[in-house]
Amino acid sequence: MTDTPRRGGPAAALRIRLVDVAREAGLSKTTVSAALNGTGRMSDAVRERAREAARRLGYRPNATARLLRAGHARLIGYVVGEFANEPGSYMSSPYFAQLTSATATAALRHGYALVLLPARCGPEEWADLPLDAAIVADPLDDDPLVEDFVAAGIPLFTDRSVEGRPGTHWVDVDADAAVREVLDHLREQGARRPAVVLPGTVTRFHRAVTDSYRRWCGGHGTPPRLVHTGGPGDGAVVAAVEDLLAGPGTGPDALFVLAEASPPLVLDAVHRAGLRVPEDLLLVCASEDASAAHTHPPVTTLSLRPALIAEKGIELLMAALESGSREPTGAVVPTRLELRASSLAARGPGGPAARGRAAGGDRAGRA
Amino acid sequence: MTDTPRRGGPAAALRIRLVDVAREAGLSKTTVSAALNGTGRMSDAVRERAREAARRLGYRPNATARLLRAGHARLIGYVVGEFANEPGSYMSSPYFAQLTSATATAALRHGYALVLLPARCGPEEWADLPLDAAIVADPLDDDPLVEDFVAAGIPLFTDRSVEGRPGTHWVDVDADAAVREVLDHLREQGARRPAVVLPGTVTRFHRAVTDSYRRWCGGHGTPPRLVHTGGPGDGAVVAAVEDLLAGPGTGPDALFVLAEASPPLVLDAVHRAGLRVPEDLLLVCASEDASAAHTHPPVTTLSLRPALIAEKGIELLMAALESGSREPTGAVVPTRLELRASSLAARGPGGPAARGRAAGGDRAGRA
DNA sequence: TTGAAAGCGGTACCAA
DNA sequence: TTGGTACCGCTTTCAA
Repeated sequence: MTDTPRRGGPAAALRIRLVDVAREAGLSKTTVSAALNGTGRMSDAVRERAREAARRLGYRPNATARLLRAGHARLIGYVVGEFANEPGSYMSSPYFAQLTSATATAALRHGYALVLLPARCGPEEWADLPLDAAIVADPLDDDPLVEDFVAAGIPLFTDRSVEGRPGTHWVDVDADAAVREVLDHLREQGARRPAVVLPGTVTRFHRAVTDSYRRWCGGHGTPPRLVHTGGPGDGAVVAAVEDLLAGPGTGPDALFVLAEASPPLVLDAVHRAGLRVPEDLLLVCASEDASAAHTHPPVTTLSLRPALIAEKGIELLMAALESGSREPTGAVVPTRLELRASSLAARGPGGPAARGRAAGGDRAGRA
Repeated sequence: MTDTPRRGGPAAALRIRLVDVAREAGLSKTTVSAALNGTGRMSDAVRERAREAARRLGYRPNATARLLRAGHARLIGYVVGEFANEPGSYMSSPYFAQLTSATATAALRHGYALVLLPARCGPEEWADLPLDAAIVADPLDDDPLVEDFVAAGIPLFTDRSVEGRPGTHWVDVDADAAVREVLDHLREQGARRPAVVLPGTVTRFHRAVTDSYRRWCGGHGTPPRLVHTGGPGDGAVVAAVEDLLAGPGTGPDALFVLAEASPPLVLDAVHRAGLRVPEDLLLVCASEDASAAHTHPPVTTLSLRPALIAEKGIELLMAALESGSREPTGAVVPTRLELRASSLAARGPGGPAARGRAAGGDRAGRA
């Protein structure tokens, strides 16, 4: 399978090695290596002679050889757990795009590079890669991906809390606090019948959110109004919102869309349902999409802070890598509610109380 | 700097090596290696003994050592050229998200993994990485990134046509054909005063588009109406669109937004300008954003085919890598116009001619 | 059928 | 100050 590496490979110009430079400069490997790396003590003349020879020959050190010597590759595998079947890409969602980007940046700052692995890949895919650690973005419950890395003894970081297996590290958002913050905010703005739109997938996060929502409703004597999307993607979320608002009877007076969807699209759906935002319906979307700030009205978003998660996660991973400890660690980070007009009660001449929440009743006859 | 690699690193459990397995099994390194790799000829009993010992000890081969032996790492560096200053991430745009994802997938299919490099990084960042090739996404003109890789003798692929330096490979979209297709389509649908919104950045692609647009306008006796955005991001594009439509005099009757922006946001901006789509203004957006299909009306998009570019590019790169040839190669791929209602003339009772293009005149008094 | 030994390309120790 | 040499961990050739 792997043919013998006849120096330089097929038809490739023979690559210059350290010995070649040494021979050219009339020095030894050792001296040239030290000269090029700036280590060791030697006369400037010799150092310059070595450098000159290297430059003349176009020498570039073999990274693999250095890595073998160094004992680590400073490479971190990066896999996405969810969205295995999505054709487009696992990066099409702003959350993943930012998580990926921020993770890469944070890792690089510590001297580690990220290797992109295919979604939901097995050990065969990365067995040949010199990975010092791995990151599983958005793992499913009991994800085999996690098992594989744990079994291989590769330190692991995920953006979802996992049980404390040796060598695992996690950072998660405080889902409970987030849900309460959003619902409290909506209530404070006058909403009494908040509804929630959740994705159909089963992840720890979504379960936590559901529990938290029900608990909050129980505590406030509000009947929970929960909708799950039929699948991933903007279309499914918009359809769920349309269904929710088209239903007969008293509609919700606030909407908390936790399934990631394009905020302008959600807003449009609400508008098409004949509701004004925020007058008839307060709107909050969990989204990292910057377009939320540019709609009319701008949409309040709950940020899950992918950049913060990445930052903190790499920190934990680096600490483990440097100490060599396999002690599991974890951390919870706060979400951030970016308040915009879509969830702020319109304050008309008559004060806050004047906002037309009766609209919900009118809508019954619409369908 | 790099401390001596005391076997296993600080406090880490000593990693099992091939010799350890050999000793445990009472065999030689050679035999165990062959047994584990399924190569060589030996009795089943011996093979099983070796495997059993490896399993018992939890042996995992050192990837770096194999790589050194094999002479290649099957690693490809991936850098983004444009958007150096964007804080969020270079993947926030659907084009990049898809290009990145598709590139990773295509490379993986050929046994190569992508290493994410920081945007606009220099050779220091990747000198220690055993890269077999590199990919520069959306390079600027005469991008130093490209120079660095060429100078280092690393085969390179970019999604923009570059001059034929040795070891460089490119795939680009047929910008001229794309512009003509869009403008011809708009004209066919009745538009006579199409305007174009372009990003402010200077790339070969945007220059090609500009030239093509002017040429088309010349050929059709239409005065070019070209606007550049003030910067990247949805906000700048929306502002440019607003400016364009708010201008005095006869407004455009069709808009071709080539700067990547959220289609729902662009559509909203048009609506806010008091124009109906497609009755008053035909709209086409160059975008990979799936949300375009879910607006009302759905927005016609021009896809730059990031997935196709990635596919074709990896193909060229693989051919070069396998043949060892440093002969530059390149290819042009077509764009795809996804026709939706936003650019299809509304056919009222009076037929195509009845569409209200007089609206342009009304708007003058609006500001 | 099995194993000793020679590399792959650098780096680091220690002796000269 | 400089250079010989062992070694990182694995694969492969070749001899026993």
